[in-house]
Order: sequence, then structure tokens, then C-alpha cells
Amino acid sequence: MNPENFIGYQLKTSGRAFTNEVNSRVKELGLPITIEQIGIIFRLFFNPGTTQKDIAGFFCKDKTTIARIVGTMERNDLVVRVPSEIDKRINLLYLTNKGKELQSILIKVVLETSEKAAKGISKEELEITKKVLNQIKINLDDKGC
Amino acid sequence: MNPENFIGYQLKTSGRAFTNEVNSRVKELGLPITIEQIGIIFRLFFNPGTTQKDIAGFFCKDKTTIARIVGTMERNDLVVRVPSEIDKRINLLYLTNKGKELQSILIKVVLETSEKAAKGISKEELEITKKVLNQIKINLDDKGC
DNA sequence: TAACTTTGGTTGCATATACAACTAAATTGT
DNA sequence: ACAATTTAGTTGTATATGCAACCAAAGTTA
Repeated sequence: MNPENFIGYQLKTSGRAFTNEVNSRVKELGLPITIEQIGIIFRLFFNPGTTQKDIAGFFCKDKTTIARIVGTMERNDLVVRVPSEIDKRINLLYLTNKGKELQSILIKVVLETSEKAAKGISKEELEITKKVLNQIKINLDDKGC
Repeated sequence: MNPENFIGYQLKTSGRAFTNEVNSRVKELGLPITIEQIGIIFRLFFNPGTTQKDIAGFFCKDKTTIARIVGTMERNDLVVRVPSEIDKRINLLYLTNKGKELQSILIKVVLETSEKAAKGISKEELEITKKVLNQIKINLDDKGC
């Protein structure tokens, strides 16, 4: 019954530790970028031309949150919003050259952090954990995430 | 190499889904309270008289973050800060009666959400996941969390 | 076609979050 | 005992977060 046995506690604190580690590493590299922006850079790297709506679903975040982060990234010359000719409601999002260059640096940061996080954990247990986390996300899916 | 296979992605999105579910449930109950405040209420329920520093470590958050949330909770009559006579730097934190009453309601919300999150997941897999998440937190421990 | 609904996105607002810099009090080292 | 260091907490500032309310465009239905 103690809070530290709740799955929600474990989820939140391990996720917070991961976020803090990544943010601290990019700060050390002198990059004024957050883990959320890193996630969007990766999403756009593998899915160029996608929309804010898609990104919101992919990260289980509200569309307003994504709208504002993309706005910041656009001001910082990391992404561009290209109005769609076919559907005038949506913007197609693309990485700028600056954004693409950052991707290759940031992937290292994330991979190194992932390695540090997984130290001492067997491959099988890590796979089970990923599967379980994915199921939890599906079970709690309210929006499109 | 796709972002959705990163453990960080799984951690962040499942945690966000959990947070959104809890926040939505308390909002439905008409309770103007957040998941972070719920966590602090539980911590104080089981550890009355603890400090902001302890809470920050327990939740892997910066002390400034906790200072502000506790400030909000104090203004909303959920907790009190009692200056320690022994060490004048610290405040001893206690739930108010209002805070204690809320605890019994909120525990139900968290338990129900945990059940929904764990649906279709075996006890063994869930235990492995909790163990792995705890190890990840330890591996990434920068502060005292 | 016109009215209704849905959808992608934005703005207002309140809360959460961390780092840097600060204060006051306790601890340590000599 | 006194100076230096550590510690608990606060404030300034910038980013992140979601809900409610809104707009314009697309889709649906009569």
C-alpha cells in the first residue's frame, strides 16, 4: 500500500530520471534543447512531412503542448511548417538542415543514456519491460497515443 | 533505431498516459488537484513530518519544483509547514484534516487507474517491470532519488 | 446546395519543471 | 571560537503541460 509500490510511482520516477539525465547531457554539450524537442526531431527525421496532430498522438501529449513546442523549435530554426495545399487546415512539418545535423548528435546522447539506464538488466527483462510499458500505454489510451 | 523502440520513449509515453488518466479522473470528481499533489499527499500520509528535500528525492524532482507545489498545497489548505525547533532551516510538513480526508478518496483513484493500466499483464511480468524500472531509476540516479 | 459536425490548429490560463543565483542556518576544520 | 563549507529553502526565468474556448477548413447529411 506504500506509494513506492504503485506502478504509477515507478513509471513517473524512472521517466523523470531519464529526462533529467538527457537534459543534463545536452546542456553539457552546450545545446539549448529539451528531451521533448529531441523526440520531435527524431519523429520528423523518420517521418518527414507529418503533422502536429500525429506528433501529439505519438507522444501521448495534448495538441496544444505540441503546437507550442513546435513554435519554439520553428523560432529556433529547427523545423519548418509548410502549409498543405491539399488540406488548408494542416501544416506539414520538416526538419531544417540545422535540425537534421542535430539529429546525429542527439541520437548518441539518447543511446548512451539508454545504455546507462539498462546497465545490469538482462535483455529478456528489458524486452518484457518494453512490452509491458507498451501495453500500459494501450490500456490507458484516451487520445490517440 | 526507430524512436518507439527506445526505453526512454516507452517510459515517457506510458508515464504520460498514466498522468493524464489520473488527472482526468480527479477532474471528473470535481477535485482541483494534480497527480503530483496526490503523490505528495501519499508521501505525507505515510511519512508525516518529512521535509521538502525528502519529497524531492522521493520523486526524483528538483527541490524548487517541490517548494512551489507545496506552496500551492499550503495555500489550498492541504498541508502545513511547521518550522522545526531543532533545525531552523527546515520545515516539517503535515497533512491538514482536509488533506487526510482527500487521501482516502485519492487512493481509490490511483488503485483503479493502476488496475486499468495492468489489465492483461501477468503478475510476473508486472513484477519484473517494477524491478526493472527501479533499477533504471537507480542507474540514472543523479540526485538522491 | 445549405446546415451540421468533425478536424487541425491557436490562444488564454493555471500548474509543473529545472537551473542559476541567492539567503539563512547548521556543520566542519583548524 | 572563527572561517569555510554544506544544507534546506526561496526567487527569477524559461520551457512544458493540459483544459476550455475558439477559428477556419473539411467532411457529412438532409
